[in-house]
Amino acid sequence: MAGTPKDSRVLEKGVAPAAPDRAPRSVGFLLSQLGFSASQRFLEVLKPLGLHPREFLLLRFISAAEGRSQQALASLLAVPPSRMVALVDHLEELGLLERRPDPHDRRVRALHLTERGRTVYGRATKLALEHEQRLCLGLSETEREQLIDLLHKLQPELIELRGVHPGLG
Amino acid sequence: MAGTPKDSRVLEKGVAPAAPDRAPRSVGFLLSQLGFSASQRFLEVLKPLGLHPREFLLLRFISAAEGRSQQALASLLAVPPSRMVALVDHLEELGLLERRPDPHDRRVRALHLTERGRTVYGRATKLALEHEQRLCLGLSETEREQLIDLLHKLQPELIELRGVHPGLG
DNA sequence: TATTGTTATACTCTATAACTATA
DNA sequence: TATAGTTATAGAGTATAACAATA
Repeated sequence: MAGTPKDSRVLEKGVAPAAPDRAPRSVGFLLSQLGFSASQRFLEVLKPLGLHPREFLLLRFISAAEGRSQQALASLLAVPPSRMVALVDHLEELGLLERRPDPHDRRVRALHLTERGRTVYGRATKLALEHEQRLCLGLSETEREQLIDLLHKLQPELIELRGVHPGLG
Repeated sequence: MAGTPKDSRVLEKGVAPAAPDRAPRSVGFLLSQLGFSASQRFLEVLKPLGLHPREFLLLRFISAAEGRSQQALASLLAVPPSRMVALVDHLEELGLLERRPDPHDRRVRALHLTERGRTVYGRATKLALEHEQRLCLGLSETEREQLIDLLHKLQPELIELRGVHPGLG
């Protein structure tokens, strides 16, 4: 992949330019920087609800299909089962979900949203939308669509929901 | 900012859609996800050199203007002075930079690259370029420029070099 | 009295592996 | 013997604050 005409153009542009105190014109750098800022902000956005972004994501998954086991969700989110415990503990303390026994296998805990869980999840979704709008204030709607399309063209395996990063999910 | 025509369009599109196991069409989500993946990969890319991304960034700053004090660079990178110590320690152990006494103020240590430091920084820059090219394999050069322009249109204060995030710098 | 660099400490987050109860 | 969930523990990474030398 190195040495193609396209590569040499990138090399000419320079990812680490002579002016070092400014952000380089590098997709990798901008993504890292913007991605971190965006998740930090989203963290603050959810704080009033007492939720962490990764808990919001978990609510989203449960809401999509209630009754799945902790392990099923853990593997879906690519977190170790031991970590899932604290996650579910917290959401249960908040009264947003409940562990129900599985009649067929007494080892598993099926996760279900409570009524309050559905309400809070709805609120969080609204906050996420507002967050998105603030983030994209400098873009027209066309540009926003364009940006999303371009981001999707980057290696798709990077975007997969599994292995969601610590700051977000 | 909520309630404008643009906002309602975003709301219609839906950031948290009914299909929950797929990545939503949300700039915030994609940035978080891609940013995290990109920095994780960059971490691996630099490993053969024994460098952490944030050390690479530090080298970049020193290379831009040698002789600055640790505190000056610490405030530039928005890391606490205490953290800068370990950073500089490691780079000094690797023989990439040296602390020189400041003749005018015996408290300060002026940071300079060694010859080896310049060499390794050059290698790291090359690796960073290859990383960028791999990342953008799915984009034409025009699309890559377009993407960078769009990213720059997002709130610029998010991109500033200060407060570089843990995974990157 | 303030500042540079340093050290000590404590806190958060995380994964690994041991453990239990079921299967 | 294997699996779901849990607990214990240890490691990495971080910030805060105390400290010594110098200004």
